[in-house]
Amino acid sequence: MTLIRTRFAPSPTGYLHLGSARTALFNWAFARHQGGEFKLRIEDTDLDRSRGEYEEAVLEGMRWLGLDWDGEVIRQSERRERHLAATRELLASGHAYRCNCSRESVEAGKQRDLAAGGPGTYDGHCRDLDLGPDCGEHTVRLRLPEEGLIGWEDAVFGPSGQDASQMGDAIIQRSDGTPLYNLAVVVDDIDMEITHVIRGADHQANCVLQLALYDALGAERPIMAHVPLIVDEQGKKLSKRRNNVSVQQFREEGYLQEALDNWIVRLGWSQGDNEFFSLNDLKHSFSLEGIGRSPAGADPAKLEWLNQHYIKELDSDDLFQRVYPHLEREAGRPVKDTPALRRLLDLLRERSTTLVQMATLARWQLREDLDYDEKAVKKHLKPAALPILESVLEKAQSIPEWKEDSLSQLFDDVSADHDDLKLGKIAQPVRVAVTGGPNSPGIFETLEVIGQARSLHRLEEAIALVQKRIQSAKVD
RNA sequence: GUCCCCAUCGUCUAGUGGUUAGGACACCGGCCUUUCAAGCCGGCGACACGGGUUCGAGUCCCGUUGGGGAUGCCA
Repeated sequence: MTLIRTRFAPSPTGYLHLGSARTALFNWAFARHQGGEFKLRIEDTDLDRSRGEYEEAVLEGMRWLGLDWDGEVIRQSERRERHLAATRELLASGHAYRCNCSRESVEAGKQRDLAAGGPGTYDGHCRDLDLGPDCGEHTVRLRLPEEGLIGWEDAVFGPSGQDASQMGDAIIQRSDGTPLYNLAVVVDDIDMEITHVIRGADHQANCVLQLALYDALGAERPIMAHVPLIVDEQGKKLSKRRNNVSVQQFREEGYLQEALDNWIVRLGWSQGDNEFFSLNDLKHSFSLEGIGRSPAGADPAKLEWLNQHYIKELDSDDLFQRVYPHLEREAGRPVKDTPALRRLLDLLRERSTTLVQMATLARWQLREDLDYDEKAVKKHLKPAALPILESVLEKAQSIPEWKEDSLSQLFDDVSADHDDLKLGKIAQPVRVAVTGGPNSPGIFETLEVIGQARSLHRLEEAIALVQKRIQSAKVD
């Protein structure tokens, strides 16, 4: 039995984006499940658009997603000689021919055919001219059958193909002597012994040409599996221009690698009613049969849900490590790893949809000065709250222990002193006093996290604030 | 224009001739409750349309409509 071998072949013309990431993930998962190899090849033959920094960005995205590849990264540009040799071979065998038609005449021919209702393909002017190397500036074209179906059994779409009469002889080598994508891909896949080509459905049309190339080169055709595209809200193919979808951007926004992998694998692939898939799960159960045939729209809400799910599952150290950069940014300075902070992060898990949000929610712990929420102050720090805050402050100074139990008792005492005031009437003013806002974890837990000294200080400041508000109200 | 592909709740999907068409996200309501969440319970909500085939079609065939992709000396 031959070893299953897949590859991911991105072109380094931008950051790794969602669609590419999913293709990579499918290839990775399939290879891993089959106990095969997963290769990485950078398609950098378009020298104008390829950039070294993008290549590194793609690699970095892959690593972050947890998609490890086998062997060295192969760079297509370094295989130029092999590609040219293949063209020479095709020329020698008569499967390809030189074409010295000018761009203008080719374009004119195309327009003529289009006007006549045809497919607008190359008219084959040089097909049987048997031009030699001295025919001037020329391209090399692949000689395709004139009729008949060029078909294949797609692992996703089933019987597929196109009639040869709809195709023109395609250029495989530019007039400057450099090889073109379709030729390079096929030659590389043959040399790399790729057994399964899993890629976006936008390659379905290329497939016919590439298959013809395999045949012309006398190579065995791999299994082709085309994956439906990921589309945007308008149902259009995700594009780097229109959509903000780079993997690194999701990372910066505080999404977990686990969540992103889980999200994209379920775009166009499913396994019964299961929703949660770790990389490890995929390694054990991914199969091509689970791939659907219709385009999938990416739903950000589902990503958020998954992200929170995985945030909740992280162990304390892992969570701390991953949220740290965001905490630092929020604090504006290095942050100390303390039991109180760990406790807070734990409380924030079920309140955070992203790591960025978690850091934002931890703001009152990360900074000394509070940002008072204007609406909350207006609603909860009003004159009526003054005696309550004073009462809490007074009792808090002599509390036996700054712990949840004692604090709970303290609130009960305050309530009793104020005509059995409802807990909420005490909790909300205190919450705004110590966090600046109307929302936080349970008030006792919040106070515990903040600590006695800081809590007392913030209570005092809030009391001063209320008094000031009363004063200015009188003046007005 | 030409070729190719797709079509189940708003979204992701299960479904492989016989189901009250299932699940998840979102949404709505309730419970819980010191806020926000989380959690639990419940609700809304789909087979694009028209023909066939069949005792019986979401499932098979044809057409229509709608959407998408490809039509490069880009990858």
